[in-house]
Amino acid sequence: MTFKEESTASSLPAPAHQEPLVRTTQRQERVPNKKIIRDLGLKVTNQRLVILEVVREGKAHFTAQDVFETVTARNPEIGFATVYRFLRTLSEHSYVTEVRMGGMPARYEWAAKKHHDHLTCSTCSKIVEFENPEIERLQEKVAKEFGFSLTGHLLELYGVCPDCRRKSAP
Amino acid sequence: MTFKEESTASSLPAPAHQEPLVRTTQRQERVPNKKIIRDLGLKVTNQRLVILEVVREGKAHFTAQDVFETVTARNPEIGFATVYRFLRTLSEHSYVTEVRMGGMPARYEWAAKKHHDHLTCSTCSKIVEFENPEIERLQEKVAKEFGFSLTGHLLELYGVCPDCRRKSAP
DNA sequence: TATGAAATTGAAAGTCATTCGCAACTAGTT
DNA sequence: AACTAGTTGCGAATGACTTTCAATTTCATA
Repeated sequence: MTFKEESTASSLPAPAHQEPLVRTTQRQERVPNKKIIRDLGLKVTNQRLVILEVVREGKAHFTAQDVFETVTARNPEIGFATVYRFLRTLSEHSYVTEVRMGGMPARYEWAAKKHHDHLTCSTCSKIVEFENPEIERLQEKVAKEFGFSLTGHLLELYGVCPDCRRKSAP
Repeated sequence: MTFKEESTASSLPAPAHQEPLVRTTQRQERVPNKKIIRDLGLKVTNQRLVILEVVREGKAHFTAQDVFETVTARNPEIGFATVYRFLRTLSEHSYVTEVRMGGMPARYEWAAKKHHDHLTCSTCSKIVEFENPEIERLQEKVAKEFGFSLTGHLLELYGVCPDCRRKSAP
């Protein structure tokens, strides 16, 4: 079981702005943003680069609004339609995963990480990521039992986190 | 593992209209709609009675729009605000469960049945209900592991149903 | 069974996240 | 540099609810 906790701070940390310069000698640890855009068959525009930077370097879970605000802080010329459009494209091509729940805005996350599900605190909205192969296996089993070929799933657990339990029990 | 399949027919079957008369001798198999409304601390109005009948006797899964259409076919005077309002109240008091997914309208179902999750065909939208205690138990375990007290969960599996698999594989 | 305060209703207006239409604007090929 | 198809920002549109409010109805009490 792996996990990663995350605070609920409202703004995204400012990611480093520059793409690695061609001439630097620093190691290229990951796929460059330009390559991602080209691989999608899209033109490389400044807005898409900025959105990608924010998405990849900001906090793990974000809404389109989060991205829009961070992006416009850097370049006020970018409209939210562009943010929504590009996030949709990214999610259609599995670069980000999109979770839409309730009447709330969709939450996204960069998907280049291992699959996981979420445990959300219904009091403070803190999100804990977890991964449980056993549950995954059982899901496959259920699908098979009904003759379905499983293509995806949504598993979100809701509860009260340790901090909030402590606060509410004096 | 239990299950119940359901067709995707677009309209709700017309439920019998009358409340059991006081004088009939027929067995009272379930909580009367009037009692439900009173238990909620609400006034018994005709619109709430009609909505309850439709919800309890129509098909298992429905949207607010489904209910609104069936209800207005019976009594055109009922507005959709009333339907939405009452469905929300019912769901707040756990008489119906509400699942909101994607940008789609919320789906409801009468909750007086045993807990279950859903396996949905992403091609034809057929819904299969299933219940898997082992998965439930693992969810509790995950929550405990992170110190959360589990209050609820959402588990939806997506796949392609046997019918659709057959059709797509010639 | 009258009465009236409080709850409820329908219609219309308001929200809110997201999407669309389109003229102006670019990236990237030629 | 010119061309052209892909992109963009803006504002308007959409769709699913939600709220507002004046008119109506319920139901405890007289």
